[in-house]
Amino acid sequence: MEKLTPKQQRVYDFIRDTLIDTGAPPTRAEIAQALGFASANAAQAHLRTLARKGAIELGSRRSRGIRLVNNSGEPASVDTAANDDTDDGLAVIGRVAAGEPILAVEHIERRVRIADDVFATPADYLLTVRGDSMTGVGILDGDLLGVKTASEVHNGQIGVFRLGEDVTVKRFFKSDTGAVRLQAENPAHADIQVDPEQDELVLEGLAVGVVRSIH
Amino acid sequence: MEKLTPKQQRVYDFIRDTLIDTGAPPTRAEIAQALGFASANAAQAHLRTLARKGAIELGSRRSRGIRLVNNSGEPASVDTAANDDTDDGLAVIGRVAAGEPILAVEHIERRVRIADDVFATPADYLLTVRGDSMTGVGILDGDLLGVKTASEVHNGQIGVFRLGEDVTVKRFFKSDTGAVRLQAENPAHADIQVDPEQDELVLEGLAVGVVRSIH
DNA sequence: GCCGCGACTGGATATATTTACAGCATGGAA
DNA sequence: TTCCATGCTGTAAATATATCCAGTCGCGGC
Repeated sequence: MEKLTPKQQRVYDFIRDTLIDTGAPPTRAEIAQALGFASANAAQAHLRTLARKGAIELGSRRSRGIRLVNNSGEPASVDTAANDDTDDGLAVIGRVAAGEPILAVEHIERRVRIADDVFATPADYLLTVRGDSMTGVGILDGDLLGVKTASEVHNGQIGVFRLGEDVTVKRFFKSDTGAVRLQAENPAHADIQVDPEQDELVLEGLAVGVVRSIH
Repeated sequence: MEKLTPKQQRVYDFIRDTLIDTGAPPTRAEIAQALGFASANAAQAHLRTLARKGAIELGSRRSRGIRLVNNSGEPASVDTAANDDTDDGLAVIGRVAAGEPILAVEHIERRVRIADDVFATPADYLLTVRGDSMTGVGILDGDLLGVKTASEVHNGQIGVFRLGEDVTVKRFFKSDTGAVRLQAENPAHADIQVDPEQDELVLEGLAVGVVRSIH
């Protein structure tokens, strides 16, 4: 994907935030208003550029026909403040493979009303965990994982990572040599060794909580 | 959530599928076409019904303004006697002294705002888990356990039991002979054998959910 | 029978939304 | 200097959408 300019990144981030907040992509007018443009056409121009660069896909003559193409090179968490509407709870935005990494599509499945103060660190959204690689720390298949977007992760923290096409939950470790190890918390699963120079590793966020419904 | 008719369920499913396929909810016309209606108004009527039943939320005059709410199934309970005061969240119960009712006001440590529909079965209160006897099923020391008061427990269900002076979380099994076994989900812990004739075993409630904050 | 509810058809209308066209300004590259 | 990408304003037209109104049909309860 071609690199985005700061302005274009803000447009992209707003689309993402709107998806999470409202369940649907924004219109040109909504983008213009949010970014302070007087004309919706400014937003239209940005969208064309984003589409040309491969960051999004546009549906022709389709209202709110904007799709995020996976793999935002940057963690995009510059202005998480955009996420503060709170009143309706958290969006469940997809599935995370916590085992053999499975393809994760970014979309909103539903919303769950969990207040900001339930987790020590407020979550920005929830992901449905798939797989059993983190059962050792009580994160089971089907659990909802509270995720807070972040731009950095410290040794030993549990984070949500994107490795190429896959999204996975693992415990993060980085050695002095720069090698990264994504550690599973289940003896049946091997750790994942990553060379940040070679592999495309993106931090999607930090795990801040778990919610499970017992049937 | 009120129960949906088969037709209504098909509409709901289509909304979900469209969300997954295109990244945005469908329009009335798209719903009508997909389900074979000649008029978009048929879809509109269905949407109104779904909204009334709480399955979705509709945005006014907003294109594709459809949000899935939470399909976790069961209607909110009617008899939430334990939920005495304000709907300001669930009470977190701390240490319970021997012989005292678990729901006594003095045991309430704080309140956590978790909506009724977060767990498939709404919880009446939250209990702070002590010990690691249930780590095998992802219930860890320090977790908040959602508990629903109940008068009976079936084989295999996880419940909160009072055994004399102690309150414990275990999986329940009753044999044909009437002997009760409270099973730990951790190899390091032995099961507890109970003779209901002899021992004082009280069911405080059923485990309906888990909430954990990751630091 | 009468009524409410679930499931529709058909048509009309007010908005919402996309998109094209015409410009303007800036800054870097050829 | 000219060309081109970025980043905008403003207006207008063409569509896409939501929503209202007026009916129809069948079914189960009162």
